[in-house]
Amino acid sequence: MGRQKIEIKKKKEKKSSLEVTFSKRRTGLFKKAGELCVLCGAEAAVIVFSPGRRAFIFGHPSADAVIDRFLHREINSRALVPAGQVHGYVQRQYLEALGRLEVKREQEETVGGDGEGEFWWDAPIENMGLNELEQFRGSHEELRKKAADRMEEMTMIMMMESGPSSTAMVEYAAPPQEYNSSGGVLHGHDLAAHGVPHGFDFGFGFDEHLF
Amino acid sequence: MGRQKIEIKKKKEKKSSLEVTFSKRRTGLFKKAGELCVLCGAEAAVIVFSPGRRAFIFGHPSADAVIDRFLHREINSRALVPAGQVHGYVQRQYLEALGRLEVKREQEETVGGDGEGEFWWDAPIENMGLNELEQFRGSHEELRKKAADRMEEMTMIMMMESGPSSTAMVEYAAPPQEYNSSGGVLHGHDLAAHGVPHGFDFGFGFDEHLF
DNA sequence: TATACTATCTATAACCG
DNA sequence: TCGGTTATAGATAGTAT
Repeated sequence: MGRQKIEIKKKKEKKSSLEVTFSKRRTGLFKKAGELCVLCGAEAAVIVFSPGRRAFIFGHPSADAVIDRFLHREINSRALVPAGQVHGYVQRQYLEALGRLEVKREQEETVGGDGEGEFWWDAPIENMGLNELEQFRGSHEELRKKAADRMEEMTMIMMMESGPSSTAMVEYAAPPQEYNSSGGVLHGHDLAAHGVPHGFDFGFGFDEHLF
Repeated sequence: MGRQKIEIKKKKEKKSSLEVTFSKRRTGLFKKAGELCVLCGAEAAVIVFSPGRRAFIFGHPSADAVIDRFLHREINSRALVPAGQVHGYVQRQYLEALGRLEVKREQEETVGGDGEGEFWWDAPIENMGLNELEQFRGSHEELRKKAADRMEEMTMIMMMESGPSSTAMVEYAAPPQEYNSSGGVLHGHDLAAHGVPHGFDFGFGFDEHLF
């Protein structure tokens, strides 16, 4: 794609071009996910962590809904299959924490509705800088126009960029406006505030100083 | 893309072409996600539910790891911001269930290692029909070849198709081999068995009889 | 660091088997 | 339902801003 065919084999060498590539490809990935959802009536969530620390989330009808559905499927599946069905530590942890607590289901349908007028892009955008959201709106402008007429199953497409997490809480010294450059839309109420530094860095990062 | 420009505006009209489109685009989406990870050193997870009931998962270094990181980031973020930072019900539920239990972190690094020889594609594939895995292998064949030499940060790319979940457990009547056509690879141990029907259907499905 | 511009490369819709 | 082929729409690497 582009002037030169590129080798998909390793992290790109130069930081600047890596950043540009990451940004472009992440946008493209989210666009593809959105198209898959709208075109095929699917539900999808995409979670992307940049090489540094930032999280970019896409979800339809919402990342939460899809992740929740996934986790519950796995948990319930496991419950039905006592032996040899241990999932990864996420589900294990979740299951252990959950104990035998019955999962409440009534909170699922709060997003429902009949479609029209309930898309996130029609929701009032309040005090959000929302670089990412704006970017998404732009990249999905055509899709938005065409989609507005008939998508009975669509409830909401959510996308957010989580602010950078500090390795402990030490990177608090970073300029606040950098943290405020992101936000999210979810069910009409606030997501985690991005005006504050996040806690843990779980150590998955490769190059802690990229981005 | 293709012979005709397609309108991204609604679920496609014909069931057969919808299925084909879904399958192709899902494959493409996963491929894009994998390229983003390998090329940029990112971590990503993609969860896709078909219009029917099936879940398709992609993750690098694993879906679990990425989802876990995401959930913990949000939870920790929330913990740091007592007011007005309520996240969606997934995190809320997770947090409530977790209570004040300290999250154990030592289980994170079980996937670590130095890369070479630990990719999922090098892991022995046992008794899995694995339509999807095979499909992924195929679509990633070139990437695999090129990637094998130098990806120090790569640990594992995981992809699976979760078996169809029954609305309650009623669709057990479906032919068993259909359930067995999927499987997964994760940390070397089994994922949820796909030879058995899954439990809950969370009611997000649009057309319960598609696919 | 994001966006704009193209030349190229890639994904895929419509077919076909 | 799959997988393969072809023509075309779409994504994007390199570049400049």
